[in-house]
Amino acid sequence: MAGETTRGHQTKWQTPCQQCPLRSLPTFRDFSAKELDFVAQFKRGELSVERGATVLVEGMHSAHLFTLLSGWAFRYKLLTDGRRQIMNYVLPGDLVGLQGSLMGEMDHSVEALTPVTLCVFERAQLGRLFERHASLAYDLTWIAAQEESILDEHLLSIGRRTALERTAYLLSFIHQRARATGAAGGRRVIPITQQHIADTLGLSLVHTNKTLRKLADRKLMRWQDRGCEILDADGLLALSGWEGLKREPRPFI
Amino acid sequence: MAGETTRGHQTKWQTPCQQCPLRSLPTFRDFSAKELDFVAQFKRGELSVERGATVLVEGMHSAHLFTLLSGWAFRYKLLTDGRRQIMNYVLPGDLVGLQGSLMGEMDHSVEALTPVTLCVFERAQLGRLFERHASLAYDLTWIAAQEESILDEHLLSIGRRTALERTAYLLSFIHQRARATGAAGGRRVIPITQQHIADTLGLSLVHTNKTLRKLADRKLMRWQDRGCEILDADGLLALSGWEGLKREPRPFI
DNA sequence: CGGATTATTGAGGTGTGTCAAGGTACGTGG
DNA sequence: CCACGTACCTTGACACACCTCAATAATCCG
Repeated sequence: MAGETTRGHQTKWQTPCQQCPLRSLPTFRDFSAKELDFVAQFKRGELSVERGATVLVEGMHSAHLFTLLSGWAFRYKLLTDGRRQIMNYVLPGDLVGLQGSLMGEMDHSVEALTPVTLCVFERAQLGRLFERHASLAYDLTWIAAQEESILDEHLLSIGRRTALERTAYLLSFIHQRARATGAAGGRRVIPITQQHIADTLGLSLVHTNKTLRKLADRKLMRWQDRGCEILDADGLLALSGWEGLKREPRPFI
Repeated sequence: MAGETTRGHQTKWQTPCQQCPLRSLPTFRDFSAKELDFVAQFKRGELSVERGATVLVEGMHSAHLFTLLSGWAFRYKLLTDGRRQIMNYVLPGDLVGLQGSLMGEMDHSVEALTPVTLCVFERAQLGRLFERHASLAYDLTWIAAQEESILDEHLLSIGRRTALERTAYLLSFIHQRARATGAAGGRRVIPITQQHIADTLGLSLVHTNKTLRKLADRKLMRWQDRGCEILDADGLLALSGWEGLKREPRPFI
């Protein structure tokens, strides 16, 4: 299993949970010793995939769930004719595949935006988690409710905000999330293409480009180095009419 | 407490969980005796509100969560200038207020579409649920993940489906949900206005009206008696390009 | 019966989509 | 190190899906 290469994925042991680099971030809450022990044995290994690789496919029946350890990814759905909707972005500390683990079948796909490392957990042990670790079970529910809350806000954006507001919202949102987890491994730039933004906001690529230009003209952001750099986070937030993310530490697994 | 009237709300005892009318529906899974006992004492009472009443308000800090026992409601968010986005509809058996219970503050509001009765649960007892009833905790997480899955599909609709597809999708979705829970207390008609549809789909009222006319011209539905009657569920489903709801029994609390 | 809400319809405007062409940057292989 | 291919970004012209405004009709409700 260690170091094995399977269909382009590389699996190998690396980070023991006790030294998980995410735990020390102020965004995440602490584990008790008991919780940490359980999570450590819950973790089955790590999975590394390259940029552009698909981690989970809609319709798939996966025996695992994951926490993203490093890199960026995104969740999306497709219509039969190829139209794509990106639902959300996956950053370090985010859980991947919970919906599929609970309901049997994935209802969306996940693709890596950068090289990505994921902690692999075994779905079959979820039952034990609920039986013996109520606090972690609570956290799982919290995480699911939090994702629901984010999707509510996205829905509000796509449904009722203008293209300019929407774009400002999305950039604010991603920027706040990235800042909390240490900004994508050092780069100051959000590693997405304009097509990703378009597919997140329900806009065409061309119109997205022209909308981004307006934001750039206002010195709120600029496009650079295959990604987006935020120049004026407050200005974007004000333009979007969004309240911003809560600052409290959040659970993760 | 019993029979008391508070700010237009009426609270009174009625249905003991042991005789809950929802449990016998094939959509819902069974409780074990132990689960049923817990839920029965978890339930604090019932809340009845009239059509148009607001059950929960965005920003509110509620000490309760609810399961909708009868009637219809909807979840929505507002922008400061009044633009409204409806996120989802709440039907019998649906949990209301979980997000607020977990995260402290409601991030959306809930309003009754018809006269509504809700079972009232005490937020403070959620901890005991997680500690002592792993199966119910699992169900809560399942419910949250299910809602997430629904929001994903809505996002896909608003973001990438045309007005006609979107409308067909929404009507199919509501129709399938209504059918599973016994069609809104007997009425064959979905008790919403065209403004609700518009605010769910991110369309204007006028365009919604014209889109509904196209569906009516194709004999897929008709507007009647302050609501929408589905004439050809399969036709709507095909037009929407949606896969439909899972048929398996689902948990509720 | 009158007021309020909801549905309907037409006219005209615009935000956003589509099509098309070209530019720029990057990665790869020679 | 250059040359080429590919992915991505940019811009303009034009079309249309959808929006706003406005007025009227239907329906419900007290």
